[in-house]
Amino acid sequence: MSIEEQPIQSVWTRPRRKRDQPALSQAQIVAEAVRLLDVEGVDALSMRRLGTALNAGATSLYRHVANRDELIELVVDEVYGEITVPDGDGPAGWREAAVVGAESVRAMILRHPWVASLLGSVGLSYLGPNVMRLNERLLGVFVTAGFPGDEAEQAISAVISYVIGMGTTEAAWLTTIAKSGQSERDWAERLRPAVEEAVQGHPHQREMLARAVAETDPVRLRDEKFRYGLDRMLDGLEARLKR
Amino acid sequence: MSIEEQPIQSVWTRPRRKRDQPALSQAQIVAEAVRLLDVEGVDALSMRRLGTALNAGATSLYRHVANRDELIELVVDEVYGEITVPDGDGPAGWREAAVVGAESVRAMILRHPWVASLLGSVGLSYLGPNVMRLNERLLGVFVTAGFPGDEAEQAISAVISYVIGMGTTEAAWLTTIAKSGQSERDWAERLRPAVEEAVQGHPHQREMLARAVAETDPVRLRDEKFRYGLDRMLDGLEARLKR
DNA sequence: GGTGGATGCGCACACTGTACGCAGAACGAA
DNA sequence: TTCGTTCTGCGTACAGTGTGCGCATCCACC
Repeated sequence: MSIEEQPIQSVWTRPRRKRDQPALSQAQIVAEAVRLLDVEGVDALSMRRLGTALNAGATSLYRHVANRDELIELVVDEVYGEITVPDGDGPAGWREAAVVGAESVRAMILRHPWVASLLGSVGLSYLGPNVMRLNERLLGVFVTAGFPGDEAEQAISAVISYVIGMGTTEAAWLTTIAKSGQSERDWAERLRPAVEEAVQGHPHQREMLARAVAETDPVRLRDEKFRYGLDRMLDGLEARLKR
Repeated sequence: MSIEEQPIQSVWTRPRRKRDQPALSQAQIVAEAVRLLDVEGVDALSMRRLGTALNAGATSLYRHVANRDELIELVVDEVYGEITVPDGDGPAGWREAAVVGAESVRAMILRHPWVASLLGSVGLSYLGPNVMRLNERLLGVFVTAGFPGDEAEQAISAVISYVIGMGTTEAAWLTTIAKSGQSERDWAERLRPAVEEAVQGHPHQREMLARAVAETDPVRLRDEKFRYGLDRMLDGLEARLKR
């Protein structure tokens, strides 16, 4: 070994005591996985890439995570932790709380569109601590609003299912756009010929397309669409509550 | 070449004219892919396995399908084709049609739980012929019900989003159960300790769990839960229609 | 100084999607 | 009949995947 290759002996170069600051931890791994997923998408998440992103070998991760499936469960619960729901005390406050909570869920999905493709395969996501916390909070809101215990759960499932369904569709759309590297409007423009061909023989959708072409702000359109369905669901729940 | 290895010359042994009946076709490939997905789940779908299931090499499939992603788009549209929606003519017939349609979608998802994990990644599924047909049909129902043209689309999205969201959750649950090889009840039983541990410190969910334990028929429970949210959504839409 | 447990890593295995180029069969034209 | 041309299927190959196994290293404690 030449003299240049010998490790420099100094307090500053000596490796840190590992027990104080282990090089890897489950929390770090999960956080880096989320970052990787956000930046590069769901296909880019491999144990090797995640390992090198953490300056570690791929198999080192297995000391902190049982396998890839478990990592994915952790990652899903992690982003659920970003959701906030207000208390919703006060009269009719439940509805405002539901709106804020629903939009918080949607915002999370749009920030992390890859969750949409994982929700259908992660079976026990509701056991994660963050999901438990979210559910408990929502149950509190709906119970104090006056929903009987067994119905509160159904009501929450209804709202959350709607949000997840709409979010899944939006996320799939946004993911394909992101892969193209274009803006949403440019992408829609480029897609137009194919769409116009597809709507041949479908008069209602042809008319819909004609209306859509006049619109120019796809983001506002999606916002309004989301809000419409949410309002209808909450109308239905409110009517039931006043029955 | 020994005499046993020589091909037997006869009308019956002579290979069929290939142009009349190509050994592989896109429709056959897609149908077999659906079968494979139903039986073995989404992880089992690889080009090689699909090829051998069709008595063909893996790369032969690429003559009829551009790549794996395209195959998945085709497969998703294929199962959308199983959905039926009644006409819904007559007074208030739209609501009955919506219920039947929604339950048809849910049944499809429960028959093919793997779609749930694909819906979040297939961006342009709505361009598929079967999805177009379904949308057109639904639009017809809602427009004749009295929804103005631009609102009909939002209303349909609302209902379908709810169904997809609930279906996704159910499918994820059923997929994990299927992987365990147990019945839904046995699985829930085996999961109970973990759930009881998880609900510590979450009083509402603890109470919910206590109620759930008394119940014995998980299938009926899921059916009712689905129907509850669907009814609330349709209530909200109906109120809007009568406004 | 010794011991025991935790941690990271290199290797290996079976498997994946798919690009490439070849072989044979069917067809239209000469 | 014979010659391209086109279509179809396949074998090989390459880069990349999840992960089981065993080794080397380090820390805390006796």
